[in-house]
Amino acid sequence: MEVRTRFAPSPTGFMHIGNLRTALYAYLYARANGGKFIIRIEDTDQGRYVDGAVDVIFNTLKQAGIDYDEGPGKEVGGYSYVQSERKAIYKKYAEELIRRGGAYYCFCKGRDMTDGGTVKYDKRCLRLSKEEVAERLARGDSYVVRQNIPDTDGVSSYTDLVYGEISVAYKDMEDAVLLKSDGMPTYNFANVVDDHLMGITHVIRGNEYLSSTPKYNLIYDAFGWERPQYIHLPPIMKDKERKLSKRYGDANFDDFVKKGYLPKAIVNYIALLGWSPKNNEEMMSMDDLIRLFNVEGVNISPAIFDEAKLRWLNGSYIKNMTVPEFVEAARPFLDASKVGGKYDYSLLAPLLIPRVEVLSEIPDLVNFLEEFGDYDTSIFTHQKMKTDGAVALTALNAALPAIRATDGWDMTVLHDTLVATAENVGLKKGQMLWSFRIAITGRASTPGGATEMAELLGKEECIKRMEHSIALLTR
RNA sequence: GGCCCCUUGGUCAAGCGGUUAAGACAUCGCCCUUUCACGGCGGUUACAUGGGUUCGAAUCCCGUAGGGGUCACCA
Repeated sequence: MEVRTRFAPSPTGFMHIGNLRTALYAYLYARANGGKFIIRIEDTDQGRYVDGAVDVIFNTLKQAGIDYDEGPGKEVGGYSYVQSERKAIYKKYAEELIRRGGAYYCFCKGRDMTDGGTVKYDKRCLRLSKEEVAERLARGDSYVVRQNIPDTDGVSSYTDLVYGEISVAYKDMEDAVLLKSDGMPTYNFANVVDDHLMGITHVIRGNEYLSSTPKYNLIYDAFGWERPQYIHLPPIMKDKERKLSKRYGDANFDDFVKKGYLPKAIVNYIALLGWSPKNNEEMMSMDDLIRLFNVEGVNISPAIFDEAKLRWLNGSYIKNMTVPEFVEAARPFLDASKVGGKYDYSLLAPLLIPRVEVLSEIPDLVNFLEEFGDYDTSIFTHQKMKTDGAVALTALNAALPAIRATDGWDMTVLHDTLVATAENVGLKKGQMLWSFRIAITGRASTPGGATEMAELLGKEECIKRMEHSIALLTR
């Protein structure tokens, strides 16, 4: 039988990392088994609808490299994949479920329907006579449809593919509302009906549904439908006790992209949060993930999101980029920096590639190219290099005329010139290069060595900066 | 509180009755080196806890503690 999985988000805002991971696993499971991946929009709560939220979902999936076989825009089944457009279907099935004894009409209002101190609904409307129900319906009384949980000692169990056997006693379940008074189904009902109608074979979702799944299974049973397999996923945590959620604002896919994380790295990282491949590989493309994904590798306990590791992974992806690839990815960040448009980005790229972990670090790394003024001359002092202000001054005074006299301007020429000058004034090569580099950049650390920086800046700018530095040192 | 679930280093995570308890990130140290990085090498750090079962338990069972989830006309 063909595997069919689905991702069924409700359009209530942004796509956060936890949702994305659920989508990813559902997608991988389908692809790994040669099945179909379906997208369904769960917008039955009219009060929570957020404009544009559906676009966010699709944009995110697209960026993440997750494609789908059926869903909005790909109505293969000949029906809508948006729940609000399926209202009539749920009503029809709710009525059938009532006929089958799996549900009943309830006319109770709000909280007064509860029995004294107990929170659990007391099934009082189940005891209404057929006539009375018909009469109230005919009268147009507002109603909901409730699931009829057996009033016996039984238990409902199922075997989750990652958590194993889960059992919940009937007495611990409540007659949940299946159809709301506005005619919309609740998740409890819409999910079961849609998953069945859409032929979903494996339900993959967060483990907050672990203990309510037996209830859903009872609905499948009442309809005489085959129950799907379940794959519940542990949550992704912000820390030991807090779940990563959009409420904390920092868990949205878009935010990570804006910060300079590559979608591929994000996908790779979240694939690893809650799952690991047999061979323990860490850097995996989508194709690798599809090839390696298996339920056995899915973890059972919560995973804390570790941005440090994401950074490392992102850096690894950057290191694997070619210069053109890097320039393309880094362009927005380069454009936004002080060097924006003023340098040949492909000259900057080789310097940046091994040094950047997150693209947003780029401006800080390159701004000195356009930014130069007074700086703290104590940075000339370096123990290992045996330099200080005095050494630097000697070095620079000797280097300035030599630099002025250079014929040609490339790293080799610069290197030879500086080394020869150092020898002339009795300085070590390192003393010269360290002093020179700081003099032309005003920084203790730079994304490249002295000659690389000089080549980038050009002769004139170098001379200007050397003069300025000499002035600073003699001040 | 009832019910369901979880518990290997700071973090991710191998392990599925017998291992010197992998690997990765982070961290620390060394090497390389014209700075910073990259890279290379090495170190520190873990089976929540108490009982069983067993010749033998991180692995199986029970309790305890801690944590999460759920108990909506939200999903």
